[in-house]
Amino acid sequence: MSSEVELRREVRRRLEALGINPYPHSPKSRVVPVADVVKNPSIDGSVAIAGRVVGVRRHGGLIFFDIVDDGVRIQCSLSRSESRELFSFFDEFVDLGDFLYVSGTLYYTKKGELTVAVKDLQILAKALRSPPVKWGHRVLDPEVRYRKRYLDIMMSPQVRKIFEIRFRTIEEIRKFMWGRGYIEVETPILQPIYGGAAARPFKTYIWALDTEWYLRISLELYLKRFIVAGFNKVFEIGKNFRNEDIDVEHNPEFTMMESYEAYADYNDIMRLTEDLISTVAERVLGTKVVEYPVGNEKVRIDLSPPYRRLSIYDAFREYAGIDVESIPDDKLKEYLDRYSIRLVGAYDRGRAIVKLFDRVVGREHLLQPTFITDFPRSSSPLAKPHRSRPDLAERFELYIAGMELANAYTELNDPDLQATYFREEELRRSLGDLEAHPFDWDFVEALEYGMPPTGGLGLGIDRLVMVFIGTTSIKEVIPFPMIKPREFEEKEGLSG
RNA sequence: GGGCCCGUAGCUCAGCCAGGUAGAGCGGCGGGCUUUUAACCCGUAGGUCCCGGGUUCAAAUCCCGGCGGGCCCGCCA
Repeated sequence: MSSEVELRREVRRRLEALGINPYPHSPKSRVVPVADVVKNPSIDGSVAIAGRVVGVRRHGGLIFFDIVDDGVRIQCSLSRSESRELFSFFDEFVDLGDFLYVSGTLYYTKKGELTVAVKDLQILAKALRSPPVKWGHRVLDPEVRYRKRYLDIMMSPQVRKIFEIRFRTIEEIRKFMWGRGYIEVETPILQPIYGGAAARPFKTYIWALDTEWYLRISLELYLKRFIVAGFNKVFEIGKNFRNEDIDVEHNPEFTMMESYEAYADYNDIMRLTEDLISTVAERVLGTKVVEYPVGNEKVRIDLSPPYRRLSIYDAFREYAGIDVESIPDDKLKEYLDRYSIRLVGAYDRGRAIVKLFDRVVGREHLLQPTFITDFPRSSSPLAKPHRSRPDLAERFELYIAGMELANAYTELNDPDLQATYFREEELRRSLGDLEAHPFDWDFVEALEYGMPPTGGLGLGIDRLVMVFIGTTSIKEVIPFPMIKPREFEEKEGLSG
């Protein structure tokens, strides 16, 4: 068989026959990052670098080739008249995709490009497959991009940039929270009872305990236990797992930052949230103004605080012309019918209002950062009732670019009320609501020991990055998004 | 869960409507070329046309079923 992989295995065998290891343990001498060389080129000085060969241009007695090291490209040249031996070694044994050690001297070509005149080279890792596209050109098939994301990132600086922004964002969130005196903590991913959100969980099995457990759907309940324990400011950045559909805004595992602060309420958390997002945007992107695609247009979104605060009832009045606060239940049910919204289980006014909100207040009204505040109490079993409106909860959701980015409360710390709300949730579950919150006795007991007044925040990191880079697909910002596995085919090249 | 679209060489795609020997560019391989950079020029190899069934003398093409992917809608407080 004369496939590329077989041809390259043959090259590998010829190398080995010459006593050359195609996978040496380290470069023959210390190398410096290409980024440093490019940033600070000392012409006529010698350099030793390493990287992947991503382009070769042969001109008879002269070869130009490009290597990429940690995302940075540099051109190298090899001339037959300089070294016949090196030249023919490269010609015979080096292929696109190989990792090379290169040492030589820097110069500028006629066209003014910084180039390494190669004086020595070593194969650091032989590639058996060549890259699917030329470097700098995007892999186009979305299936290949998501299944083999390493190729997508390897060949496309724009894609690499997305993930640099993602991970810089996480870094800057940490720095911001540390700077505010928060301690970063860890809580269990495997839990005997899930909670903290309305969602269906993933089940798993703990062999050692012979028990069915769950993957967490939020970080909330364990972080509040830290507040009970006496830590005043805690946060965690981690994966949540929700057994829901996969679409452009949802991946079954996604990254959240949650924070809890004693003696704060949801007003404090609104200020924290807008400070956090605007500061991180400035540090990562160098600007607080981003562009987001809406239809065929790009909309400028200004992340500078303060963000608009709009109660859910005012949002109804302003954007849907509905005075949902004062309409009777039968009228509200008419609206549900009109928008064909079905409530699972018994009718509940608060939940009906929240469902209706998602439908009637269009995304176009929630492009600029907006805190939607004061949700109906019955839709928020972990939030504290509003200080002046018992039918409402002290809760807000932050919308940017039409997406829900954050959810926060003044936390409920009354253990008896929490138990009451959990009982309501259990009732909902018995009526068929698979997303109703399970009763967590251990959490209620923790509250019985006393939790100070607390403000909490949950921030969707993936969606924040979507806003930062201006994409409508969560798959663009998740390195390895969930995709159905392919049946493994024993193909030539994998079997060895 | 419903709808629309896509699956052909390593990559990007044409061919399908109207059935008749499977194509192009890039990449690979061979050759040429000493300042190119998506290098260029000449030559050449390369296919489970996603899988299974059906119709037909004949299927990449038409029909049915399946698999995988994308987008839209529903669901996701």
